[in-house]
Amino acid sequence: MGDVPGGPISAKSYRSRREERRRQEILLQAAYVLAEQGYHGVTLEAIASRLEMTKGSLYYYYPDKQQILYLVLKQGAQAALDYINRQVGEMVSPTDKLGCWVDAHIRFICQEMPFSVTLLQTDAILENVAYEEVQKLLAQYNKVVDQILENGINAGVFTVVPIRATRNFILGALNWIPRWYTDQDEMTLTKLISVYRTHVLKLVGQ
Amino acid sequence: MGDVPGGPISAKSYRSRREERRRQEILLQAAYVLAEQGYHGVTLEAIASRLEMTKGSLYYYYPDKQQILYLVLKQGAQAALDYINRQVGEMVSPTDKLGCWVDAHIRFICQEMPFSVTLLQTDAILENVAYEEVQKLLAQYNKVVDQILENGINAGVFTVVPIRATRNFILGALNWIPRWYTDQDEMTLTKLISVYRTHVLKLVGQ
Amino acid sequence: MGDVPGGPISAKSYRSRREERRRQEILLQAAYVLAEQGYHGVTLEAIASRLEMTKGSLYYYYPDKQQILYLVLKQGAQAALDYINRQVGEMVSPTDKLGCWVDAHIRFICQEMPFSVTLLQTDAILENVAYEEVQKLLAQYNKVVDQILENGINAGVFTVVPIRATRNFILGALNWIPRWYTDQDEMTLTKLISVYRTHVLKLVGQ
Amino acid sequence: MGDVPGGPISAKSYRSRREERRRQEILLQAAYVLAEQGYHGVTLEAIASRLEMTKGSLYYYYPDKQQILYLVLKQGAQAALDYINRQVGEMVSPTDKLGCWVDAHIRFICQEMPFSVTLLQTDAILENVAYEEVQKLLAQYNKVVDQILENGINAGVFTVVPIRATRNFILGALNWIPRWYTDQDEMTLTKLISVYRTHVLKLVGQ
DNA sequence: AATGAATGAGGGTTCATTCAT
DNA sequence: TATGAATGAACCCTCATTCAT
Repeated sequence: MGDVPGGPISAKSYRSRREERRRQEILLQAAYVLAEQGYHGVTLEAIASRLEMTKGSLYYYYPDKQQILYLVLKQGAQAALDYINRQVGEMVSPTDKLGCWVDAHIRFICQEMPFSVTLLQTDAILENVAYEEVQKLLAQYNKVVDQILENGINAGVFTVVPIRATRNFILGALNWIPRWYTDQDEMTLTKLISVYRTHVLKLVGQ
Repeated sequence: MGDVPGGPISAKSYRSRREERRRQEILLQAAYVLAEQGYHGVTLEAIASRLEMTKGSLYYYYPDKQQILYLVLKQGAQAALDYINRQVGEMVSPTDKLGCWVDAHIRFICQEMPFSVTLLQTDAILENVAYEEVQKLLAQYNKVVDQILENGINAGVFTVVPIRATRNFILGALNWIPRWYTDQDEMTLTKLISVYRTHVLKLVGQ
Repeated sequence: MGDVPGGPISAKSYRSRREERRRQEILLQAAYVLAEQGYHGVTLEAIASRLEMTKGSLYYYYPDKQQILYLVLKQGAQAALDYINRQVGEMVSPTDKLGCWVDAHIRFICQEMPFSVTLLQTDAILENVAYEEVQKLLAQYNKVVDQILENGINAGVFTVVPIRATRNFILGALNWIPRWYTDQDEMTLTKLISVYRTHVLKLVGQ
Repeated sequence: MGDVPGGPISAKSYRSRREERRRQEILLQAAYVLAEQGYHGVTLEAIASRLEMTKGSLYYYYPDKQQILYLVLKQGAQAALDYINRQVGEMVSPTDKLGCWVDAHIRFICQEMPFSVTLLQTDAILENVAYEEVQKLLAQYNKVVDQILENGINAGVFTVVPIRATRNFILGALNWIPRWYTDQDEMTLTKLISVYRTHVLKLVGQ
């Protein structure tokens, strides 16, 4: 990361790039396991076997299991935040922004599945002190949505109160999707998004 | 069981009633642990310590951990089904029924908290073959909601399609509440229900 | 129940006779379990359930499990000793005595099954210090057989040495029967005994 | 396994050979415990402590206790079969074969003691479905003995019927040896074998 | 005389973690 | 870098034992 193109690549930097890639790969597979088995169901053995390495080897990259899970969750929250900021940022009107966010959020939790687990965690795990940072990111995420709603209200196009309950209402509706919707569903994802977007806009008064 | 009202209570029935109470208490505490730690996070030790007994003693009442969790989930699903049937059954118009259901559902998951865990568990767990019966009950629950929507549509008062996606949209919105709403929230539960009911009704075209 | 007509029977003696019967019944059922499951496979639960009582009740009759097993083993050894003494005692010639013993021994281990377990125990359990007395009885049993052989030798009708090895040879042959012979076998027990008696007599030179 | 004699030993094969040795050592100690405590008396703790390791470590080598016991029993049956086939195979006359088998069988159960436990276990244990294969090997073993007897009968040198009962008679006599004969016995093993061989041959009419 | 209820030690098993190589 | 090997804590479960009733 950050090597100047054209410059000589030292063994050190080569190694660290390779290592960095490996570290990332570990988080990815850990995210898969986390999504499938839930927080308490994650085992290092499961992660390692997906990487075709032994669980002992994981300790070369990370100090312990907790750290791995922490990074997965943090990275998931960061990715979600970046993703919607990028998508929503291009929109201008509150209506477009909100519709765009619905689209982006659903795509994120349905398509970036492993890391979206952060947004969906059931267990009261995020309350763990060690995960403060994750919570801060999620709070930021919420704030982005709140901002969209607020702008719409101020602009007189949305009529909905109170903001927090409404945001959570919508968030719950969207985050519930992975519980019932699968790739094999007769309804396409595009169709689903269209339905959900309509619902959300109707909700805020559009 | 079989006690004549007002009559003397035999030692036998007294004992079995006491045992029944204990068995129920175990399920209750198990439900708390399940709600707090998630399915894979449940330990017999945790359940036992809440009851101030040793984990070995649990085996006097139930054959194994799986059975305990199964009964918690089944009881939760049954309780939810009974509860909304009782509440909603008294309503006549689709609008009243839907509003009443929103109220009942929220009250159930916020006030009967431990057992409402069944409604909130991830499918991955319920897909377990051992839990078929629980799934059937949950499917029945969904059907009750679908029926309300369908009746409203047929009566021309609701305008919303498709039913399944809409039902899940609403269900997700409601089930998300325990993730963010606590007893200490500045918003009262009554106020919350009022907001959510309004949202749901607006959603279906009222 | 069982009161001797004529004499008054105090409550005490009534109780103790009934109790004695119960104690004996416990040993009998324990013997069955011991025969079926082996020493380490015995559980108080298994014994109690055969008696349709709870395992806690066993402690009214015996101080612990070890004591029950000890008594089963001792009683088995004593019964075997009594049985062959009674049977063999009536015979006169060494040949008749030996033949009679073979018959009696086989019948004992095949028909008095539960208590014959003492003679057959596999595990190195009898070496347990607590079971010294059982070992003494078994040694007496062996001595009876040795005596038969010795008498035959002295009388010039048996030609076999050394006595101990020969006795153990025969004992092993007989004690092995329950390992392969069952009630459903095509060969009748009578036929089996006849074959074995012939073998034994041939062995000692008859 | 597959190492070229005299060639270099790769780290891989070195490791796997070491592991193989360890796995075998576990079976050996398990066999000792099995022989001493009986099937139901075996504990992983007992096996592990003989190896100066913790019981958890056993799971690195074998998936569970049942598998360890299965392998001990199977290996014992296979070893016995191989051993007598090798020994007896070199003999020609039925008399020599039978005498040789007696010698080999006794040596096997007295000198290969731990693994000979298979031959001495109660049927009740081997009837376990998981142990079908062990039973097949033991049946093969019996067939080898039966064949020797049959050949002798057909050749007119043995006069003994019926075969199965006779084989079991002899087998019992031999298998009983470990119950009473120890290394410290005043009679040498060689002397014992000589006595038993004579007995067996006398039995079949020689 | 017997039982319901509970306990605690110990057994089988899993798994995060360590460490020499 | 990575692994083989081992550990020990914690988990589920069984069972002999206790004791108030």
